[in-house]
Amino acid sequence: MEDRLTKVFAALADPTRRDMVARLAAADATVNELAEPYDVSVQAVSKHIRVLEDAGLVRRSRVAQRRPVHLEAEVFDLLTAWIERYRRQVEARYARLDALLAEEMTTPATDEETA
Amino acid sequence: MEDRLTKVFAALADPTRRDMVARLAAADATVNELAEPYDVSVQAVSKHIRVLEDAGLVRRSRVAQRRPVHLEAEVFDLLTAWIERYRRQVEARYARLDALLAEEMTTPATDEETA
DNA sequence: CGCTCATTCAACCGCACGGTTGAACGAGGA
DNA sequence: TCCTCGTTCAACCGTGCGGTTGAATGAGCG
Repeated sequence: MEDRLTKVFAALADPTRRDMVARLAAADATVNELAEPYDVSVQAVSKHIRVLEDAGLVRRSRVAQRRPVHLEAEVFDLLTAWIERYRRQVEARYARLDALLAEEMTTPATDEETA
Repeated sequence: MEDRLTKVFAALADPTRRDMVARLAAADATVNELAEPYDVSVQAVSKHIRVLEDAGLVRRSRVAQRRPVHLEAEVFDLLTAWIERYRRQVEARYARLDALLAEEMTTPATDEETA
């Protein structure tokens, strides 16, 4: 089985799929409804939904003969968590650098940069 | 020219590249340093860095004959902005739904669901 | 039951991607 | 200057992906 984050990022790497997510954020929709604005076959859209589903971004239920697609909001937490980790790490780095530079200011500047 | 977000998501869809980002969050590194832990050629790693660079995730400078790779923290904002937009939208939907259900409770339940 | 409509499965196609190897390039050090 | 080391360029290869068309599936209605 493949890594979850990989699937999520790969799923969102396609503009059509991102647009679907955008529309599904507003309201659930069926495959045909989703396919309407795009200039591709319904089968292609069905495949896109499958990719989103495998990534856990979306869930397919069943209402009569329709299969409405529902956006699964939890993955956003997964993405945010991944991003925030590194954002914080980088910020911490800059904070340390700032501190170092500030200290440098007070000392006679021993000419040792980028050590 | 291609969409920025597409490039960013595509770049992060590869586990090796995500790992590189993780390591670069801690400290800048050269191509050879980055390549060391992985069981692939240096050229392959150089290609990965190019993809990250094209996505604006990373910047290559030049220090003597080395070309240290530096993580560009701003893209995280781009990603966060994209995610938060839809998270909020979905939350608003649920809030409306909750309100609707709450109202439903107080009225005689006219049996009109999923309208 | 039999038709119909929404959706998915199957097979195929072109292309981009991640990988390789071999050669070129460019900045220092001897 | 010449050699070396770090890195990138170029060409190639197999696989996966987004697209297509055509057929199958499955629920509801007449």
